[in-house]
Amino acid sequence: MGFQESMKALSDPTRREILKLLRKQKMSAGEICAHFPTAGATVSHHLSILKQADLVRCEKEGKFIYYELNLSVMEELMAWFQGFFKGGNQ
Amino acid sequence: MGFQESMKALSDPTRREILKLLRKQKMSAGEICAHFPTAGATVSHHLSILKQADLVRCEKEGKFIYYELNLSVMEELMAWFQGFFKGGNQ
DNA sequence: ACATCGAATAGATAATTATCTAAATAAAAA
DNA sequence: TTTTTATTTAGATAATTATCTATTCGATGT
Repeated sequence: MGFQESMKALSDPTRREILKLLRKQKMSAGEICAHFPTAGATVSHHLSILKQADLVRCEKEGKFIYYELNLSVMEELMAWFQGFFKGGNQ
Repeated sequence: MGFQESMKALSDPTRREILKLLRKQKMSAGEICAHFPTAGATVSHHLSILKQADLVRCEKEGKFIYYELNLSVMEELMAWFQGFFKGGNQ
């Protein structure tokens, strides 16, 4: 269920925006929240979906929880597109 | 709404499978349906979503409606991923 | 120990989605 | 012209999703 989960995760614009934010640096949940108009709990929910899809990883640092991008899953997704054009995918 | 619509369309496994079928050749709605266990109306619904997202085009030929892949939108999607890695997107 | 701060979880709700059956349309065949 | 075939559309339902507020959890600071 990995690929399907990742595609579903990417199909939401807020979640794509979160991933874009994380390209530059890792950020705490609060910093991420600050970029969106929605309630903190909502962003937290999006983060948990990204985490389940393994698109992000998180680590606790004292009071904060930092999220960072997991590029390797993004690469897998891109590989699917490349395979699509090559006719490769199973 | 083009990009978002396309991503949403791609987030469903049946629809991705339809696109893969269409890589080889254009196919009638009925032929496409034959590859899935779901009701014809359901597949027709998926086709209409793909069409709205401009991922496929269709043309009537007598009794049949043929669907074909629109590669250029797939290319746009792949470009998004490439841009993601380059840090380029908007 | 208690209050505070950052973040997640619980529970509820409204919107969206995938699916079904049945009915409508449109072209072809009889 | 009536019937059959290919496909879509309508209407209904169940499942999933995005969102909210309120509560809980965990760590820090007083």
